[in-house]
Amino acid sequence: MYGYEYPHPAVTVDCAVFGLDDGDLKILLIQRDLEPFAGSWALPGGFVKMDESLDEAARRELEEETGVKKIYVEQFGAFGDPGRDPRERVVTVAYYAIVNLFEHEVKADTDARNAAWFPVDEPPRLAFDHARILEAALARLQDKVRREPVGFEFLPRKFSLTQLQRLYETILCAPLDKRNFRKKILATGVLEETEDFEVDVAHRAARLYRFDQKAYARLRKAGFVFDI
Amino acid sequence: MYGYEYPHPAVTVDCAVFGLDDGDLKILLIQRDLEPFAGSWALPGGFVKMDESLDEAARRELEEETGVKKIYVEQFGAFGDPGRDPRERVVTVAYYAIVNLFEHEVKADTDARNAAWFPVDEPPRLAFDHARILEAALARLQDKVRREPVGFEFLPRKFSLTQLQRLYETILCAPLDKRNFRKKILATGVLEETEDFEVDVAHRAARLYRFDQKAYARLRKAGFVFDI
DNA sequence: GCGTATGGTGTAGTATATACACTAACGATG
DNA sequence: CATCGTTAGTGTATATACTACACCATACGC
Repeated sequence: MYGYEYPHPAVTVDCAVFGLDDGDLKILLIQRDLEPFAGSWALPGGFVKMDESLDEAARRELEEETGVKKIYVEQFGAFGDPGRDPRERVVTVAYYAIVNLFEHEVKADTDARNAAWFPVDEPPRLAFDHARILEAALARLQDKVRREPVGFEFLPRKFSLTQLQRLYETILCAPLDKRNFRKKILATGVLEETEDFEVDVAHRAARLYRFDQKAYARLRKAGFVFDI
Repeated sequence: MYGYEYPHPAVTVDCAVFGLDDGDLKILLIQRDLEPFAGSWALPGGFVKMDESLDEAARRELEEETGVKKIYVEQFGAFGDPGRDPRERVVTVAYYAIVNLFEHEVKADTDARNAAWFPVDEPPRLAFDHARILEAALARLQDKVRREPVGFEFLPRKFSLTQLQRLYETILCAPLDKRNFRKKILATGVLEETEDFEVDVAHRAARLYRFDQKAYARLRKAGFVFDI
């Protein structure tokens, strides 16, 4: 037992992990194994330990519950309305992450019966206030993807411009003009042309590009702002 | 005494309240009356009560400690590194607010010896990790002020275009062209011309404008994005 | 070799952003 | 009451960025 002079809320972290499956934006959910909401789907997350930072807690819970590890997570808000958890007052710090869905095999683990990807636009009914958190995460993702070159996280290291365009179209829910998109994205200078091409396609193979992290770091220092 | 099976961090809220004093952007600080950091300056804030939301806690603490009330606050992040408070593990949810400095008389109250405005670019040494929180708040304010018409909160209800321009120049730390600024801000359609002019000035009196909230609501519904 | 499917390219027109300088109006001063 | 100092208020030309749009190239399967 741990005692305090004043009541303390519990503090948790929750992660909205987005992945791209062809033309569908998906969200990684776990099926809860414990009460409350046992059997319901929820964002992966859990209690923050006393000796770890919030970011560390987010990464740990994500790995424990879904097997997804070594990814970048970004905090986007805290949710703490009284009553959002039936057990006790819980304040949750919410994170989002972007992964290449095919590079992360998900597996249920601690506290979870199951882990799976769902389309963001038709998720199952979610536990707690996770529907609201997911909504906020999605809004934040759309903002982020336009202003910083993070979309590449969804794709394999080498990708075609068409893949990249589909990605933006999917996340922003808007069609983009092929020629204008290519002009714009190449003009930013953050893409490096490789000598590789698509293979095993029943049409002309597309050239593959990769994100040039060093070039982006240089540009950013010079005051450049990514904006698609 | 309140007991829990697992240890719980304390949860606090902290507020970075910005005000504009002529050409200086200022931050509202309190001088702590209690340990730890008694005598140090800090962002106003305090513990979240069990029956109030995070937003409510922020507004309550602000009023209790500084007398500033009825203002809009916006959450911008949670800070919870172990060790940021010497007493116990404390996770703080941070808010920022924008006020017209002349309309809010500040007075020290509960837990504070004193409350005062400081220039954001040369604040005193701050308690806890509040310097880092202030830095994050400032970055957020700069982002916000460009993308949403919140700058008006700094000014009296009726203001001149020059006042508004100075405001943007101060917050963005960049000079703006007078004619282009006026064209751009008027073109947004969120300003309403009044029949009033400056008084008691030793030069031609400037026309006063006011923020047209209804017009902005209409425009936003139509997909308009404010962008200065 | 022909059909099918995607890759890859350029230009003209329009809208937006920038740079820039003078007259108007008011109070203060002598 | 003439002059000075100070800020208000205005327009245009140029450069830059955005938009819309159509055709040939190349790979594979049959």
